[in-house]
Amino acid sequence: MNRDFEKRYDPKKVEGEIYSLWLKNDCFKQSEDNSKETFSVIMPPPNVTGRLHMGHALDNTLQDILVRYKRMKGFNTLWVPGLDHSAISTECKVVNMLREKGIKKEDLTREQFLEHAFAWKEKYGNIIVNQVKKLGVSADWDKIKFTMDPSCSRAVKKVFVDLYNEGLIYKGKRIINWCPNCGTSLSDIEVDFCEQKGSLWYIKYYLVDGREDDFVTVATTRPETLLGDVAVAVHPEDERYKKLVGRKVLVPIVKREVPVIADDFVEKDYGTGAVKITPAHDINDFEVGLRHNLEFIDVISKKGTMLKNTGRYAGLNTKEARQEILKDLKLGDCVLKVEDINHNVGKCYRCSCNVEPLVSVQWFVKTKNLAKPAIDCVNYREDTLDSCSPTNKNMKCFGENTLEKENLEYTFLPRFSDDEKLTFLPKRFSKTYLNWLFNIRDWCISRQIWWGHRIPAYYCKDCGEMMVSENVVEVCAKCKSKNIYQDEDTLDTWFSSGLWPFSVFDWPKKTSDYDKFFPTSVLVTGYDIIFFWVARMVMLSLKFTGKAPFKYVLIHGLLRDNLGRKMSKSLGNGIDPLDVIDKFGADALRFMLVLGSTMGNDIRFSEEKLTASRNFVNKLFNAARYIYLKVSDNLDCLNLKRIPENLHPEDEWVLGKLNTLIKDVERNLDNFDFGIALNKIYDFVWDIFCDWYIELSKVRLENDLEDIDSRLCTKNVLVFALLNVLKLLHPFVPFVTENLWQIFTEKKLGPLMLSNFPVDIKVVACSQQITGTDCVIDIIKAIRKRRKELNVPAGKILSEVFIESDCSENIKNNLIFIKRLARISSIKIVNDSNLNNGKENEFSVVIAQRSKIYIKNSELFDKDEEVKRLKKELEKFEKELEKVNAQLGNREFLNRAPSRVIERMKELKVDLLNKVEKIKDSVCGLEK
RNA sequence: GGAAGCAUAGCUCAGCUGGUUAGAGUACCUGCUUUACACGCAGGGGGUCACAGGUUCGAUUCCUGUUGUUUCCACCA
Repeated sequence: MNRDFEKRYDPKKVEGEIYSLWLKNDCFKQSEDNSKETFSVIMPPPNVTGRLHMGHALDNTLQDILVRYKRMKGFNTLWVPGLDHSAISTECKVVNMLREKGIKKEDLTREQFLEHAFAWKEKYGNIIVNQVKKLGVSADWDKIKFTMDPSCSRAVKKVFVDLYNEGLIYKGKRIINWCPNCGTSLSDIEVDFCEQKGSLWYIKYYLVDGREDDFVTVATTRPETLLGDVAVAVHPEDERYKKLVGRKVLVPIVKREVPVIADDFVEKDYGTGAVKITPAHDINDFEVGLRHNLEFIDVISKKGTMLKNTGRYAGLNTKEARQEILKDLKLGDCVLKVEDINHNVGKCYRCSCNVEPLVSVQWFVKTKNLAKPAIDCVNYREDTLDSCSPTNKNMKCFGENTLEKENLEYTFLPRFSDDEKLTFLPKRFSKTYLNWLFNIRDWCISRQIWWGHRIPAYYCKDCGEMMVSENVVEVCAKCKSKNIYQDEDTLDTWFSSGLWPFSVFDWPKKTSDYDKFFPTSVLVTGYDIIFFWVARMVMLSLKFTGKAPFKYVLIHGLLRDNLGRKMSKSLGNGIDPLDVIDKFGADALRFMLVLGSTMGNDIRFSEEKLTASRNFVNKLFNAARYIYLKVSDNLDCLNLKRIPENLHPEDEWVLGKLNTLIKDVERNLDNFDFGIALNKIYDFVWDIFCDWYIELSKVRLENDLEDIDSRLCTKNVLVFALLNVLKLLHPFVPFVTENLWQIFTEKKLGPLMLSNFPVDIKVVACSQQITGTDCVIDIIKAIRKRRKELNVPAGKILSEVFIESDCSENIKNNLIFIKRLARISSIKIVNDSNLNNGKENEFSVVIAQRSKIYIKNSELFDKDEEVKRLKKELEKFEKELEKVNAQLGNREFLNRAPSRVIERMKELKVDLLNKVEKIKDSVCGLEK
C-alpha cells in the first residue's frame, strides 16, 4: 500500500509540501502567451498590525476559488498580493510596543520612530503573509506590494500634486473630528457612533435687557462647551421664541452677551427648541456659525483639555470641566432640570475614545466632481435610483473655503458603455454605494501622525510661500530662500489604498502589467468597506486612468460566531483561522466557508459545519484510496485522459451525471455562485460517485465472470471520473485535490492547478442507459426499505424474488447488482401475468418507480401489518391522484399551462393509476 | 429619521427566471465490524415555507401590507 494512503487524510502532512510544489513550479505566475484573455485580481491588502482573522480567510478563499478556476480555464491570470501600512492603527501599536519597552514617542525624532515602525512592518508583515499562504492562496508573491513601497509612494505624490493643481485638494481651517487619544484628525467615516446613556441638562440663559427672571432655557448634553457659546438658536417658525430673535442673552459663567438667532436646522420639538451654538466644537454649530457670521471660540485643546481662555477650568479634561461647570451653574441657580437620555456619541474607530469636534487646519479632497463619474460608471437598475430619496439625489457638497452648501441636481450622462461599467454583486450593494456618493462630503485626508505618506507640501520659513511638489523642494520658488520645511502631516491610509488598483502596477510608469491587467476583473471584499475603500478606488481610478478599476465588485458578508454575533476583538469571540487549519486543515476551512453560503449574506461559523467539511475531504480521500487500491497495479495500462470504449450502462450513467455536473459547475462559477457549485459537487461525489458508482464497481471488479477488458474499463472510468472530480474541486479544496492528483498521475502530468478545467466530456450517454441504471438503483432502494420495514436481519439473504418492470431489458443485464446490493440470491424477471394466479398473498409486493417487486417469504412479515402498511400507502397515492385529476380537469390549466407541464402531469397520472391498481391487487390478495 | 437584508425540518442554511411529492448538513430514532472511509454504510421520523391580502390556471418563489430580527447610513443640541 502506498504510504500516502493512510485511512485518514492528514492535511498537516501534505499542505506545506503541496504549497512548495506550486511555488517550485511557478504555478502562481502569469503566462507568457499574450493571446490569452487576462483575468486579474488585486488582494485587499491586510493590515500589518494583526494576525489573520476569519474575514481574511473568507475573502481570500473566494478570491482563490475565482483565480484558480480562471487559471484552469486558460486565462492569463494575475493575483497581486499586498500589505497595507494602515496608518493610525499601526502607529498606535508601535507606540504601545515602545511604551512597553519604556520608550516614549515624544522622546524620539520622526526618523527614529519610523525606524521602529518599519521594523514592526517587517516583522508583522511577514507573519501575516505566511498566514495567508497557509490558506492556499495562489497569488503571485513575487509581485507583492506594500502601500508604502517607493512605487506606491510615487503614485501617491503624483495624485496628490495633480489634484492640488486642479484645485481638488485644498488646505483649509474647518471643523473636523479629532481623536485626543490618537492625537490626530479623522475623516467622517472613521467615526463610529455608539449609543450611550447620558444626561440632558436644561440651562437658563438670561436675557440681557429683560427682567430679572426673563430667560431662555437651553438643553445640552455637553455643558462644558458653553464656554465657547456665541449664540442661541431657535427655529424661525417657532412661535414661542419669535419675539426673542435678535435680542441678546447672557451665557452663564462667562457672562458673554450673545444673540438669539433663527435657523431652520433647529428642531422645535427637541429639548426646549432653543439650542446653544458652539461653532468651534460642534459640527452643526460650525455650519450655523458660518451662516450667521459668528465668532469661533476654541475652548478645548487637541489633548481634550480646557484651554487657557477658560480661566479656572483651564487644564481640566472635558469630563472634569463638566463637573466643575455644573457645580458652578447650580450655584448660580442656572440648572432647571436634568433628564436621563440615550444619545449617540462619536468614537474613534480605532481606539474607541470619544471624538472631539474641533476647528483646525487640515487638507481636504473636494469630492463632488470625483463622485460624479463614480456614479455614472455603475450598473444599476432604474428602480435603484428611484428608491434613493429625492434629497439624496441632490449632491450636497461643501465648496472651498466658503463651506457653503451647493445643491446640485444630479443628471446622468451615458458616458460609459456597458463594457466599461462596473457591476456590484449582489446588485443591491450598488444602492449602498450610490447613496453614499450622492451625499458625499469633502474628505479630510491629513493626519497628525508620523507613520504614512508625508504630505508633499513645502513651506518657506522666510516668506511663508507654500509649494506642493512631487520632488523635494529645497529652494523657495518665490524668495529663493533655502529655509524650507515639509508639511508635518501624513495622509489618511485610505488615500494610498484608493490608488491600489493601479499603484500595484507601478502607475504612473507605463508597465506591461498595467497595460495587460488593468482594469482588473473582480474585486472581492466585504460590505463594511464599500465607502472606505471601494468608492475611493473607483473615484481615483476614473480620475487618473479614465477607467473603472474593476469589472465586478463581489461583496461577501461578515463572519459571525455560532450565536450569530459579529466576530470582534472586543467580544473576544473571534476564531483563529490558524487554529482551525491546524485542527481541520485549510481545505476543510475553505470548504466550510463556501458550502451553503450565498453571495452577500453573512456566514455563521460552526464547529459542526467544519466537521462536516473535514468529513467530506476525508470521504474524497478515501474514495481515491479505494480506487488506488484497485488500480495501482496497472496504473500504466490506464488511459487517464480518455474515456474507454465498451462502456457498461452504469459507466454511461455516472459519466452522464458527471457531464451534467461539469456544465452546472461551470455556469455557477461564471455567475460567482460558489456555494451552489460546491453543493452540487458534494452531492455528486458522495451520492452518485461513492454511494453508487463505486459500490457498483465493486461487483464488477470482484466478479470472476467479468473479463479483463471489462474490469479495465471499470477501472478506467473510476479513475477518469475521479480525476475530473479533482479538477472540479480543486478551486475549492486545492491541497487534497493536488495531493491525490500527484499520486494518481505519478507526478507525470504536472500540477493539477495548471491543468485544464473539465469541459464537456462528450460521452454518448444514451438516456436509456441512464434511466436504466436509475431504475436499478430505485429497485435496490425499494428492496432495502422493505427489508428494513419488515425487520429482515441485515445479513439475511433473500431467496426468491420476482421483478416486473418497464425497464426489464435493462434490469436483465444488471441483476447481479441488485442481488449483491439488496442481498438476494436469486431473482426472476416476470410478466404481470406470471404471478396473477391467486398466489399474491405469498409475496410482499414492493412498488418502485417503474417496477414492481415480489418478495416471496411469508415468514418475513405479519400479514395484518402488511395490509395496514399497504393501505396507508394507497391512501397517500390516492390523495395525490386526486390532486392531479383536479389539475387535469381544470380547463384553465389545460389552456394556459405550457404543454410540457401538462404532459408531465399526464405521465404522473398514469404512473399513479398504475401504482394504485397494483397496491389494490396486493391488498386484495392478502385479504383473501 | 432614511435604506437594506433575513424569517423554510430541533439547529445551521440551500432553493436560478413561478410548475410533479420543498432539499442538504447536523441532531434524533432503528439496524450494520458489508475489505475505501464509524470523519463510515443502510433505513426512518420531522416542515400549515413568519402572518394577512393581491396577481396567476397554479405562489416557498412575484407584488403590497403587518410583525419579528439583523445591519448600514444620518447624528437632533
